[in-house]
Amino acid sequence: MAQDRDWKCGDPQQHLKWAEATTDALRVLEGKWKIVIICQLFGAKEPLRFSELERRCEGVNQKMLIQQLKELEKDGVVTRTVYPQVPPKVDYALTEMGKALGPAMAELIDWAYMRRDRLEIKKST
Amino acid sequence: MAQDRDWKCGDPQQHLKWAEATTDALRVLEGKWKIVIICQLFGAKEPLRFSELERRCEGVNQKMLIQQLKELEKDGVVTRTVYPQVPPKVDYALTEMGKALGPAMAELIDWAYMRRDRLEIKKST
DNA sequence: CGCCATACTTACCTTTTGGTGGGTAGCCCA
DNA sequence: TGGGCTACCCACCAAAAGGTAAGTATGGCG
Repeated sequence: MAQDRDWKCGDPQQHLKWAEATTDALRVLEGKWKIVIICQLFGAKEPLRFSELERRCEGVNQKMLIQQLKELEKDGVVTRTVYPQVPPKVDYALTEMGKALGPAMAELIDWAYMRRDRLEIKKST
Repeated sequence: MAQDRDWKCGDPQQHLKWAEATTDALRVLEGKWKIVIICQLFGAKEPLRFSELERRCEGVNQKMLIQQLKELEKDGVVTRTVYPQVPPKVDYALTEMGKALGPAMAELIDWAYMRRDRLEIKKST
C-alpha cells in the first residue's frame, strides 16, 4: 500500500527501483495534452468522440491529439473504438488501468495545490 | 483529501482545473534525471554532495545534473547549501515540499508496478 | 611553479517534441 | 458534378531537451 511505503527501508537499491518505476509512470503521462485528455475522460461519464475531445482540449490540433491518443492507447490507458459508419465515428474511453490512475493524480493535484498556496504565502511575506 | 476526490463532481469545469494542477505538478517532475535525484535524496538519510549525486545517478553528466538541480531548487523541491571551503563543498537536500511528494510518488510507483504486472500477464496469455 | 580537487560554465551538436497547413477516404445530398 | 461530414495522414518547420568535451576559479601541497 502506498501509504505504508518505507522510504528508509533496508535495501539500498530500493530507491533506484522506485526511481525507475516512477520514471516509467511519468513517461506514460508526459506530453503536452495527455493529462488534459485523461482528465476530460475522467470528467465525462461516457466515452468521448474524437471531435468532442478536440473541442474540449482547447488549443490542441488534430495531429497532436491523434498522436497523444495513440500513445495513451499503446500504453494501455485508453481504448479506441471504431464504429463502421459514414461519416466515421470513433470514440475513446479510459481502460481499467487508466481509471487506476485516479489516486496518483489525486495526490499530484493535492501536492500542486499545496505548493501553489505555499509559494503564494512566501511571495506575500 | 486525495482519497475522497470526486471525479464526477458538479462543477463541469473542475476537471479542467485538475488537469491544470496535475500538468503543473508534472512540469516540476519532468526531466530525465529529476525523479532519480529525488529518489536518491529520499533514500539517503542526509543531504548529498554534488559529487555523491553524480555517482549515484548512473549515466548523468555534470551539465544535466546541475541543470536539473537548478530547476528543482527554483521549483522549491530541493535546497542547495554552499560551504565556504576549498575545495568547494555544496550539498542538496529535499525541502518540506520535496518531502511532501512522497505520497504522490508512492501512488505512481504502485500504479507502475500494477501496470507492469498487468502487461506481463497479457503478454503471457 | 605546477598539479590536485570540487563544483560548476561554455560552446556546440543531436534528438525529441510540438505545431502548421495541406491532403485523403467514403458515402450522402442537391 | 461538387460540395460536406469525420477521422485521420503527410511533409515540413521550429523550439526545447539532452549530451559531449572542453574550460574556469580557488587555494593547498610538494
